[in-house]
Amino acid sequence: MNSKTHNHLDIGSILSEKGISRTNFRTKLVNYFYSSNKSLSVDDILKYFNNSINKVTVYRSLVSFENNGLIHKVPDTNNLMRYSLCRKEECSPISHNHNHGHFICYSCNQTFCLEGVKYPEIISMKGFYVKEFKLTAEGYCKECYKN
Amino acid sequence: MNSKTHNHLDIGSILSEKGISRTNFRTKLVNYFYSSNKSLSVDDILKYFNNSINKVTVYRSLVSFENNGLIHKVPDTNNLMRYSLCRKEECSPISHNHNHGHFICYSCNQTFCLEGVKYPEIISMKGFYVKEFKLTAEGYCKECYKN
DNA sequence: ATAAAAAACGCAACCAAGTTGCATTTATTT
DNA sequence: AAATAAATGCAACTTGGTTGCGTTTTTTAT
Repeated sequence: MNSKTHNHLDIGSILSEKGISRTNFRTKLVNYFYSSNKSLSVDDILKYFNNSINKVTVYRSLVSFENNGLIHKVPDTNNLMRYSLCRKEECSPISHNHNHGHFICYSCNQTFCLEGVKYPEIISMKGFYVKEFKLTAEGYCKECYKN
Repeated sequence: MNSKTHNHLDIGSILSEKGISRTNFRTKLVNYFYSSNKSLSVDDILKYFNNSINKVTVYRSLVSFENNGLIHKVPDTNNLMRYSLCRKEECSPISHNHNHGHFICYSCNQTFCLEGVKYPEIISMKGFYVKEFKLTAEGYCKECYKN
């Protein structure tokens, strides 16, 4: 373990490390991402902060987090902005690597990363210059299926 | 060829066959779908009719067409409503069968059906009750790549 | 062919999600 | 600690789509 490079993983310093301004709200927001460990929509965030924070601030914070490789967009059936933490050193400010499908639950609207489901090889795509794949499955997650 | 069941494929009668009211506008709209032979957004349609038609009418017509198995939604990178004709007896009012991926061009925003790209088998989805798959590829189509 | 019923249309108003400009406050840099 | 840069909040705006309702057109039943 290198004690210099990546030892202090306390959440507060993550912002500074990524080059994001360490404001009161942003610190709490990154904390929320780490503690909830699920994808978050703007609405989730506004509710969590009891609407004490302006939605513009939320939007701008999310864009900043995304640009600095801290979070990434995940698909959502309702076409709203939804973000997940970037994990496993997959992402950087330069490029996000999310080469896996997503599952969206109709009931709880949660988005799950399907790490096991990789994209198909680029086949029978003649005539198309493919830049990006998106694979999403929709249905009910284990938790919601019970009820 | 059975002359009774499906002979008169003139576009005008398609609406009646599907149980959709045969109004002036709807006849022109289904004609536009058949003649352009590509996916259409609400904006495409409004422009085609030089904004002489009310957008509400467009939205309601599209919903009606969809409910009667004439057209189906296709994905769009800009998250707007976009529709394609249902072809090859794939669709009915009861169920739409579009078990294939789609390609969306960044440049012309056109959505293409990738008939050759079927969805992966339901694998490694443990804990998820999958109802629907969506596979989209994005990039540049042949036409736009040239320029 | 026509009257009654049903569906489509257009308008205006509305809604939700997200964006922009600008003045103020808070962080960061030096 | 002062200068600079970035974040915040407010209000106003934009885009894409929806709803209610009175009027017109289409369909159905006679």
